[in-house]
Amino acid sequence: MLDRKFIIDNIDAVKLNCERRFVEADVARFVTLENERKNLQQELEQLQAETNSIAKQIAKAADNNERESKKELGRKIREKSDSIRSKLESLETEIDSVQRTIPNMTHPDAPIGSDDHSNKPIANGKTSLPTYDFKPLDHVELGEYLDLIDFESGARVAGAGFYFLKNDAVLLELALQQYAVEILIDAGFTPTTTPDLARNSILQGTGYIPRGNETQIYSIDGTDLSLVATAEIPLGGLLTNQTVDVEQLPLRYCGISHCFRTEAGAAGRASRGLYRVHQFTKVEMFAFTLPEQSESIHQEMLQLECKIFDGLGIPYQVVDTATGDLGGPAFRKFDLEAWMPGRGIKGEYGEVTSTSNCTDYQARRLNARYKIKGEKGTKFLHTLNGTAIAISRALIAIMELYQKEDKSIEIPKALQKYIGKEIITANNKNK
RNA sequence: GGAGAGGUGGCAGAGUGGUCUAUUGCGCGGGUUUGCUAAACCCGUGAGUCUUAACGGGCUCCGCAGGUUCAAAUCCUGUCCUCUCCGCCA
Repeated sequence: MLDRKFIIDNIDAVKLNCERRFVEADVARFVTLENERKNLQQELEQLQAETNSIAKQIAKAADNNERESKKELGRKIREKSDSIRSKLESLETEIDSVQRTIPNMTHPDAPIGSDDHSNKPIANGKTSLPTYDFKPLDHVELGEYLDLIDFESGARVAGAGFYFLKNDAVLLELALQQYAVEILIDAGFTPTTTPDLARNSILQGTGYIPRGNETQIYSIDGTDLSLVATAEIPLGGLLTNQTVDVEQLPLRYCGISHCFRTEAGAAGRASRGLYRVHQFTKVEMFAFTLPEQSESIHQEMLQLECKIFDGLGIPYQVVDTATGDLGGPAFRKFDLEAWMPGRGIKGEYGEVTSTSNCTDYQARRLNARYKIKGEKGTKFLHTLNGTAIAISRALIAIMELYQKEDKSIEIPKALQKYIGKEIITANNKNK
């Protein structure tokens, strides 16, 4: 979330930012409520000062009469404070809910527009788009023919949107993880496997809202835990309520987790096969940085995503995400869209990664700070996240791009050493 | 899952309702003394927030959240975490 003082001091800029991001947030109401809160807070603190002073006087009171009369006075003050306190509490709840709707400020270079149609392509990958002298199939057909993905059984076990990966698809998943993690370790990331569940307070800190009407989040009944939608959630939680020394920064982590998404309201959209599923495995990058480091680390994450997809021989375009398509915490976001020959009528780009610079927006809610030695006070960190590889969507791209006329699938060179073969064919199942 | 013990500043570790401001030590910063270093001694040493031009001052924070009280690190309730033992288990 944004700093309250910042909002008060920059009302017009914050309002304009909301307009550009096509977010309806009642900034004016926030300002009114916050000013009211400040007044009440000061009133309360004054009463607390009186309370403290009376308590001391009672301790030193000369006789019982004095003591009793001061006690009476103290009781009256407590009544007053209690009523102010309860007003403050409800005010605080309301302010928080308004404040939560105000998105992060936006990078000045981000393209302005209401949705993903305004996203601006800014670069292309090293691999050029493929041509086929046969009609390419989509990954669902290929997966069925080669017995790599079983959607029917997934639906029987857990419902639509779940699936079993089988045979070489499993080896591909493992290989992709290994491949991505090795690149990230080389780049200085600390590898982790994260909890797949997190407390709701951590979800909220990272900007995810459990139990809302259109929530993406699965919650566990009878607990305050939810299934994570991305390793960004547990990795962000890593430093919740922590203060780190400035010398340790930047901190780069990568996390392997399962990701769970309800995809509420997503029915009917182009989401065949593995493209939009309730569960998938993902290797995620995450960084805690100094404010002046975040832009360059954002570029670093983007370059790593490019390296990973170039290395797999997957053609893609990089897009600079438009204001209206940014998530609330993101200051700027780049997506990689891979070419998927089986998507749409004659192939389409489909989002495979996304990297966001959240500046201090997440850190403020997570209360993740840094301290400069010798200086007074602490400041909020910047946080960034980026997909290294989301297995389900990477599989779509690989299966569809590397298919041959006989429906076999070549394994990308970079993955062959993990799998121990070069091609997936129908008569070559792992039984 | 059951029983017990515990969570206090950068660290160690006192404090079981008020009597000075959370004792003290270590560490850290500054200073005095001093060929240099060390030792010794002296002073200072957390975070958040409000207020002030500044100096300063107010409030909050003893895992977290509530409660009792004029007053809570201290008493009560809940909760999280750590340790020990038992049970179960890949």
